Amino acid sequence: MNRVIDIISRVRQLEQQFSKREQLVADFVLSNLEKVSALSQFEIAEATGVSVATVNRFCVTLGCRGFRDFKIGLAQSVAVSLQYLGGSSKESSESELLVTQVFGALVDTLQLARSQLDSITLEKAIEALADSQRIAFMGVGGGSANVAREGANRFFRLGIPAEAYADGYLQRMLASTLQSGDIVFAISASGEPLELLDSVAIARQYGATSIALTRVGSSLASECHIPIEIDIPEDQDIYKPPASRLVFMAIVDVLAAGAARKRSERVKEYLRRIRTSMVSLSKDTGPKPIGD
Amino acid sequence: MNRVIDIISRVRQLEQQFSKREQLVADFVLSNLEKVSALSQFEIAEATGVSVATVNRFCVTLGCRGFRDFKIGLAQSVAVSLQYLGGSSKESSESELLVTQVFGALVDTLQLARSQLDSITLEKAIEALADSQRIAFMGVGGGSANVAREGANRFFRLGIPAEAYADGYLQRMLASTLQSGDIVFAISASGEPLELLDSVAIARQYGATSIALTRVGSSLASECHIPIEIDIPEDQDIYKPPASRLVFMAIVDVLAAGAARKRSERVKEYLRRIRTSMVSLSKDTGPKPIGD
DNA sequence: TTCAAAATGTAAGTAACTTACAATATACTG
DNA sequence: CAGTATATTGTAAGTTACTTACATTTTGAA
Repeated sequence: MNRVIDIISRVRQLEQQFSKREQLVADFVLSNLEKVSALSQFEIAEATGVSVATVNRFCVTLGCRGFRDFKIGLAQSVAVSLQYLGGSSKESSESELLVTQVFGALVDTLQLARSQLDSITLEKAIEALADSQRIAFMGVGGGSANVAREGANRFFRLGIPAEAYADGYLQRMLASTLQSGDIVFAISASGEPLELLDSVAIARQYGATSIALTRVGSSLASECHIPIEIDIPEDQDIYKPPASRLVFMAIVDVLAAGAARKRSERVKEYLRRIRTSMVSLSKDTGPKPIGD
Repeated sequence: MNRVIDIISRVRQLEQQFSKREQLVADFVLSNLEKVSALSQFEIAEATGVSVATVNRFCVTLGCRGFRDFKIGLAQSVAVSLQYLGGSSKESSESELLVTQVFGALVDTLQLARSQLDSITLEKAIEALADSQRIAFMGVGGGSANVAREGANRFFRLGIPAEAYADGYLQRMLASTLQSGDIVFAISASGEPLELLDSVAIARQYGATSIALTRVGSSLASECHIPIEIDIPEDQDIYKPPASRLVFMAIVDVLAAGAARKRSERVKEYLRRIRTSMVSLSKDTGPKPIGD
């Protein structure tokens, strides 16, 4: 996707492979990521005690045409990196660091997921969902169960009957009531929960189309007609809630937006009704967001 | 937060306020966002039929010191903007555009929220949550109700009794059972639902500490001890689920991560137990993610 | 220790940005 | 409508800063 060399990665990659003086420049760059793009070659040379030509050579070593390209590339690299999202200051408070970590992990995970999503599969899923008579969302475990619930929350608004139960027994019972024209939508990060696999098999037996949002190559992916497969590495920070479940919700949102656009005239009417029905429930004195 | 002018926004903001020739430059920039940083002033001038001095003036009009600063700023702005996240190609399929819109709106909204979050308030909330005996999460309407449910899903894992009910009557009843040392955590994008305001008032009356995640200056914000206030403009695309509810969940994740770290020894044990309890439920043959 | 290759600095050459001033265009007033 | 003041614009000189060539220094191997 990116034609642009990721300058920061490249500097880190070549760490300790630079010549003596170039390594001084590299160290300076890594220690002053946000400032460097605003400095001239001369200023960097002065700060590091090398010549301006060495600064230029450092840029060429990195694969840039010269210092000008290096500055642009670095500015971009800093801008997109988590470090930039992390803000400037060494004076970050504890909560600012937390925000950085949680939000940054989410942004990274969104980008990772985006690079894995297969557009043909997404389009098949959107088509199937837009045309369905009924959708049964299923997920087990706190995170996936809530993604399923959010799925139902998004799709009922399109005028499609959409249900989600977190209880495996109820899911199995729900699956038994599905038929051709209906969809069973199974959500699981691992793709291996037995209860979920059983429920999907039951629904398929009765003619339902099955969609999965799950891990690449999992049993659930194998079992479903339309598998949306992404691999998200497990987060090593056990104290931080995993970003993957929010990414799963964002993917469900993509499907909901796609299906809404395919049924747009009908959907507009349902959205209008929903909004109308909500007006009297708030202490509302003007044009304010009233949820959705 | 950002010292850097967001060049793209600024160009758009001044659209039709530029002088005749500067407007030509603005149009060129907006039509060639990813290429401009690699062009010289002369090349831009040639492409637009203006002088190099006009190109420089255009940059000064934007608030930059000159073209050099403009180029760096634009490179950064392009890098972080939705358009960059959207990738290069005009050949994007329909589903790729959907992914871009949904994911991009989420990234934008995360950044907006981040700039509004008050770290002192966050730290107070984290402290209160980490020390609480019990947390009652409350939200009404599909989105907020699910944020509340996710809140409970994150906090029970820390060994704190955490409950969420979506039904306004049950919320009122739950609120009546709270006492000093407990927390009522109210979640509402608008901050005005009457049922929620009532339940919070009831819980406060019985000594509970109240935390709100809501809109700036809303009734709910006024009523709570610790109001986490952010304003997220309503999305004009009615067919796309609003990013705000995912951002609310990310904020709850920040609080959960902060509280987890404050209780880390106890939490580690609970997390270990939870993971152990889940092992037999999957068709599991190796070290794979098993949800969380 | 010597020699060859690599690294480095200095300074000249070049590109490109910035600024000043003259020319042109536009807007306002009588 | 004409004249005037102000704003916009282009041209070219001035300046900055990057790039390149070549001489010097450093490093590593024999």
